[in-house]
Amino acid sequence: MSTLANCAAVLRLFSAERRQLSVTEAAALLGIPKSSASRLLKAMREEGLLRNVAGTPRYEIGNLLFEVARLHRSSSDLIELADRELRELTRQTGHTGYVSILDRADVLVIRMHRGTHPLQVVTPLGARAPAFATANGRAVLARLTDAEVRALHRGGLRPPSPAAPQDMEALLEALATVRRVGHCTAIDEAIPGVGSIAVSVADPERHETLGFCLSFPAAAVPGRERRRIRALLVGAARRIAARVDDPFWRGIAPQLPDAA
Amino acid sequence: MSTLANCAAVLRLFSAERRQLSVTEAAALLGIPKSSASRLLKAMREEGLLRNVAGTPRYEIGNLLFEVARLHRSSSDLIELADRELRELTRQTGHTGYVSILDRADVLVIRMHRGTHPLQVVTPLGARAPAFATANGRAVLARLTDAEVRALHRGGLRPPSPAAPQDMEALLEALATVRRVGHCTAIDEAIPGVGSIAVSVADPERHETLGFCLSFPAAAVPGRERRRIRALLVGAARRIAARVDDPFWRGIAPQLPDAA
DNA sequence: GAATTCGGTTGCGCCATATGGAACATGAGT
DNA sequence: ACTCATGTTCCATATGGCGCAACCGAATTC
Repeated sequence: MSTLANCAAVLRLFSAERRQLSVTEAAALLGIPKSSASRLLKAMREEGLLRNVAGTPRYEIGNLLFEVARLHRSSSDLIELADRELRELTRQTGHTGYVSILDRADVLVIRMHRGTHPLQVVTPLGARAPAFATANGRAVLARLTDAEVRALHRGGLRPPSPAAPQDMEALLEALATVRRVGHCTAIDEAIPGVGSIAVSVADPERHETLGFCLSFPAAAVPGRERRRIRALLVGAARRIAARVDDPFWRGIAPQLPDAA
Repeated sequence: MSTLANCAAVLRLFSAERRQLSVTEAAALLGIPKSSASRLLKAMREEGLLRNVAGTPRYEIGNLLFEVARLHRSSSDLIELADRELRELTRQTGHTGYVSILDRADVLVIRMHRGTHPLQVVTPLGARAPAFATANGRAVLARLTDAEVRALHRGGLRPPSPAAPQDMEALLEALATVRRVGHCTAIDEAIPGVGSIAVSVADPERHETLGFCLSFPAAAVPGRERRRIRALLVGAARRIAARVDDPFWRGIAPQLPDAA
């Protein structure tokens, strides 16, 4: 296992639920000896990738990462277009909206607009989830060929819930539907009780694809409201697609209002 | 040179002015052969630390860093207290305010409040600068002993301008003044034409120190306005210090209005 | 169209880095 | 004083990473 692979593995141990890490925890979670973990964490601290929690031997994310992450290109014309449309959709519906990009087999939240609805779903920026089990994820996976989708999931799927696609065939079938109708709905998949409806857009010139969605408590949003959300998202996607000359949306027939 | 040191060196090549990097550029900037640079960047991409700019062989900051940087503890009770006071100072004066922390011999901006003044200085979040040549930096360095300050600058100072401290003795003298009066002014130091006035606060229980400042175009802010800014900052620092039981401020006599 | 230049990649031998077991150090709890 | 958990260091060993040389493909120049 290379040093960089170890380093990345350490960074991936951190999460919203685990903002600190001890040497012993790192050794256990990575399955390596404590001496290896101790040296690795110490070396990462020396380079600014980690720092010690003040007054303790525990480790947390270092300043270098805070600094260079600002330079991550989480802004582009496409992202700004999606962000602007999403902000307006959030205003109109009250539901929280997210812009996500594909990262290997996951989607990563890069923009978020809080809704105004009293009951809402909140996923933080930087959060990742298996793409196949989210609306945004499937919206973006639909932009790939079946072969590319299979290649991303060589290790197979691990469905987080019965509502998510249970195997590759089910996933590919779901993606075929997304390609046909242009939007994607996920209910009770990555997060129980949560529904999302998503669309995707791509800038072919810059080889850039993203998904954006509105999320809501599944039980609180009836079918009529879901159709409204879907229509708003599709409308937004079409406007963006026209701007960036995204051929995907030209191939999607306008839906009749009751089409599921 | 260790792999992690090389990795960090690559990450440090990125900046607001250099958001992309080619193999050849990396080799030249790091002084290593192109084969080494090629393999290093490729390995970092494979771990998510970097990614390729779509459609090119060039590299940019990877998604993993965007993701884990969210977990950087750039929020704490102390930071929130400083942030709140700073927001109010920004509102009252119109000048841009920054909260920074020390990172080795640099300061790193972790919070920023844009002013409303038509002419203003803007430094992005995550930006770093040599602590000894900034107001925030010296405010925080003043919390260290002279020995600790010397240890941070073993390689000597490289003053960015004639207005900055030119050597260690000048720096230590400037820090002695900060310890005596509690605030620090820097004019034309890190950035020509820019002035800043800063104070620091520390939470002794959590071993945490930060500086916060207001920045302004030096030529546009007369002495009377500077004294007002200073008084506001000192007042804010004293309120925070009272909250977190910071003994530093108890040792600083209240200043007469004309004290420099 | 051929030659040259540039950016990036690969093969391969070598060695400096990284590893992990064992022993040790430190602090907390009893 | 003893036990236990956490973290560190020593040391022998393994190998990941390095850098030279050669190569590849695309773009540029003549």
